[in-house]
Amino acid sequence: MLTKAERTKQFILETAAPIFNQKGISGANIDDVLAATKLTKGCLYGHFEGKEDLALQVVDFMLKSNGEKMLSTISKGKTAKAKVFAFLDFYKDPLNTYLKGGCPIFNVAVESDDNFPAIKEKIAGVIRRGQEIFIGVLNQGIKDGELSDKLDPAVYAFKAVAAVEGAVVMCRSMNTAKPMASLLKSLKAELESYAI
Amino acid sequence: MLTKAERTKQFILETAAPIFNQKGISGANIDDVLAATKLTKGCLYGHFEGKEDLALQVVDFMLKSNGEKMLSTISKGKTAKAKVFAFLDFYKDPLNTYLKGGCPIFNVAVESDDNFPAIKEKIAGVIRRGQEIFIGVLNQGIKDGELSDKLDPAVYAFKAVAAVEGAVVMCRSMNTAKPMASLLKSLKAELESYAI
DNA sequence: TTTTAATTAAACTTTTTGGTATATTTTTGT
DNA sequence: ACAAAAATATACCAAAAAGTTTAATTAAAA
Repeated sequence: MLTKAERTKQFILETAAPIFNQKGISGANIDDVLAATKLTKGCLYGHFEGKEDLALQVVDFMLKSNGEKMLSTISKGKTAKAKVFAFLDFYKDPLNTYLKGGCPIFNVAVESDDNFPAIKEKIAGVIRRGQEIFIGVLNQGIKDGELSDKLDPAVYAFKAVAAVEGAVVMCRSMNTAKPMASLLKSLKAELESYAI
Repeated sequence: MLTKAERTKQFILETAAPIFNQKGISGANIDDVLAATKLTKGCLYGHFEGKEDLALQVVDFMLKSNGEKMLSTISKGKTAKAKVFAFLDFYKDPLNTYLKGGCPIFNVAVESDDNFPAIKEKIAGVIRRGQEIFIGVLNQGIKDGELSDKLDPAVYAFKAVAAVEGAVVMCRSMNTAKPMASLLKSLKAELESYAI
């Protein structure tokens, strides 16, 4: 069982995550977190060295949660095609993301780009590992004779992720999930065209 | 000819744009702008009411510049296919965008999402108008017998923009332009498959 | 049931940031 | 050349935000 301190720290991270995801690292402030957690400064500073430390651990927490959710989602698919479809469907409701404020990977990627090199590197790693997994799934599909070897796994993996992530931002801005639905259909059809 | 005041204001907007594009609206501060322009507070506050006003006008400036650049780029293409290819090639060097810090539309879209409703609406308008133009180009191509009517203009337009914008963020984070090159190839091939 | 760890409450300091005021100097348009 | 406009220099103010401190209190593990 977790100690009280560990539970409190976890609670802070969980509560701060949507705040940082929505307001960004620069836009979020300690008082927001204190108000949301109803904890006191003394308590918060007992668990984190300062805002920078908190921001870093919140980012880690968001990336970890996201990764776990993603993995469990695609692992529900048995075939390569099913795994990819499950991945795509993960994005079907961009206005109502499981973590408030859209995809944390992308939000943090945009903000960290020119401002937080350490965090930027972390994001780059997450994207790279995600691509590797995606490519691995497609390669397995080809090996299993499920997909044609005319499919270029690296190209499709990058295209799918870029499109779907870009679509989240566009849909959220325009406040409509409609274009996402047809994008997912199109990406599925594109993969389907390589099915054997 | 522009008056001195107008030129100064323009100069401030031009100088502030990359700062806001890189650091974000929340991350950028007045002193950054003063240091970059080497102007004094008195001067800056003579041209703008405050940070909010400055941020808003900087965003307008970035969107206007971007729109003009985009339009002049695609207008160089004569056929629908050439216009779309010109659009896609606009994104071929994501690490070195004409405005430092990546695509301002996307950067502002992400930050404004949960924080600046007025700016968010502006971005939504820009995206919508961009889609309309893109769809118009494709429809013209179909009408001219250049493209098959099996192509769904709305679907391709959204997919292309989402993919290319998502790719900018991913490439910048990973610090490589390589995946963008193959994405552009893939998107071009996809359009090409509807060519008559 | 202690005693150790965690949390609160509240006051306080420092830093950053946005914004103001004004007298002076420099430009500029006519 | 001159009046008006623009920009500077400098000092200052206020608010927000980050971070510190400490004594008192509460909760949890041994």
